This record gives sequence, C-alpha cells and structure tokens, in this order.
Amino acid sequence: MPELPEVETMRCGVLPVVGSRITNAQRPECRLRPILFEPDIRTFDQRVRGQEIVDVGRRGKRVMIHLGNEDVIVIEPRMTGLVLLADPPGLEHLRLRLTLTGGPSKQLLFWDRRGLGTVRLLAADELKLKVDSKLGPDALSVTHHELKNKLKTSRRAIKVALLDQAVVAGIGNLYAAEILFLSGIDPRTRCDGLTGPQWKRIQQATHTVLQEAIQHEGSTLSDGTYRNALNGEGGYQNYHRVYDRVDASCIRCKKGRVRRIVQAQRSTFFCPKCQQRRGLHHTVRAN
DNA sequence: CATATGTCCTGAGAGC
DNA sequence: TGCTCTCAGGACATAT
Repeated sequence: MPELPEVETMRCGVLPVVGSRITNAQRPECRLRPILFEPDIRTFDQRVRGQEIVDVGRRGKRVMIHLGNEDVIVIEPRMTGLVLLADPPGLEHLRLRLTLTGGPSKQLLFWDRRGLGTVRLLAADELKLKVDSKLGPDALSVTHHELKNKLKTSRRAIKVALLDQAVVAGIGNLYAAEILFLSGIDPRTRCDGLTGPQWKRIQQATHTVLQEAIQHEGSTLSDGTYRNALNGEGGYQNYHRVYDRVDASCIRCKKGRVRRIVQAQRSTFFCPKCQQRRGLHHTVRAN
C-alpha cells in the first residue's frame, strides 16, 4: 500500500538519522526475509559498517539511504513494508536492523508483514541501471507536458497508465482514483483521447492530492498496516473522496453514488456524474 | 474463501 | 506478415 505520500512520510520520519553512523546491519530474529535482499547480509553488513548516513531521499515509492562511500540502500516497501525508527508492530516480521550511533536514534528498521518488499545495497553506478532507468519522473514534479508526451499515443485507460511507474513514479491504486476524481475525468478514458487541458488538470490534481496526503502523513487503511517512522497512523484515510467509498454519495455533486469497477484487475472508484466520459469511442471497456 | 495495497514475469491477443 | 502494445493471470506471503 505505501504509495508516494506514505513513502515520503517514512522518508521524513527517518531524516533525523542523517549524520548518524551505522554500527552494523543484521537480519534479526526471524528467518523470513524480503523477496529480494542483495547482496547477502554478510556482504551487506561489511559494506555498510562504519558508514555515515549522509542523506535520506525518495524515488517514486522507494526510500533511498545515501551513505558516505556513495553506496545507497534502496528500500522498496511494496505492499506492507515499513521503514521505522520506533520499535516495530511485532518482532516477528522484522527484516533488517541497522544499529546506529551518533544521532537521535539507535536503530533504523525495515519491517514487512507480508515480505514482498525489497532491500538492496547499490553502488552509485548501479543506481542508474537498476533504479533510474525503470522509473519515470517523480509524481510530485512531473509536468503536464511529460505526461502528455509519454501517453498521447497510448491506447490504455488513463487510470491504468497512471499506475505505470515507468510513466510517472509514485502513484498507486488509491491515489490514482483520488487524482482522477479531482480531475473530473472518467478513469476508463483512453490516453489517446485526452485533450491538452485534461492533461493539465491531471497534473494539477496529482500535485494537489499527493501534497494533501503528505500533510496528513499518508493513508492508514482498515488493515492498519501502514505506519509512519514513529509507528503512528496516517490521517488521510479520513479525506478520501472516492477510494473505498462504494455507494456513498459523491461529496462534490451529492447526487452521484461512488461506483466500483475493475481495471487491470484492480478496483477503481469514481463518481459517474462528476467523471463523465466525452464519447464512447474514447473509452476503454472495463469489466 | 475472497480480498487487499505493489511489482515482475510470461503468454496470448489486438491493432497498426 | 511482423512488430509493438496491452492485458490477463500467476507468483510472491499474510491477515482479515
């Protein structure tokens, strides 16, 4: 679930450890591990030991921990991963512990209940190949020209295209629905049928929704998994306009009822009245 | 037992 | 026909 706002909240939460030094890296207690952990923990530990954390950044839905030797720890939480300074929800699913010294926190943790998340230690020259080349511009800074140019010939539905991290990095299922609601655009609209002003509205709505969500520290859904770095809940779930609100009356027009459809095997929520399609021929069929 | 948030992979089918 | 684009489905692991 962590999408851009949740990952950005994690990033800000661990920012205070910039300037700390890593004493060691361990894969604690549990034998469970992330789907991908590279290199092996022994090599990982050797390479990070004694290194200073010089910055904590973010690329799309990944947290980037930059070390003094220019190596970067790239953490991808995927469905249930958390980057924490506080003690985790349970020790059972703790996947990585960095012991720290010389700063406000004595640890930086990666906790992941489902274990689909990944942790990689990459040298500077590997970053371009393994991270940058797979991601489009960050959703917070993407321009409407970039969106339009990448998608104007695409036959995909706009909702599906917004989830493509190679197009724009950071948007997931929840925020795609919120963004298109704010844009007033039917999620089934084909990209090649969108007009210039519509691309601009999508870009503006993307910025607005993501910034709002960051201010509220992301969305903690009913499963309660997502937490900020101090193990607190996000607050944006109370401000969702359409996500997970099937049959509720639309907050804008008050008349339409929020509808749920399935696109690319994921739920899409929208208001059929506020998000009118212009013509059938510009729409991608959804089941 | 179906469902949920993200990504990667494969294979089939659509369309230029 | 041939190439490219797109989507369906499975895999990953777990709790409601």
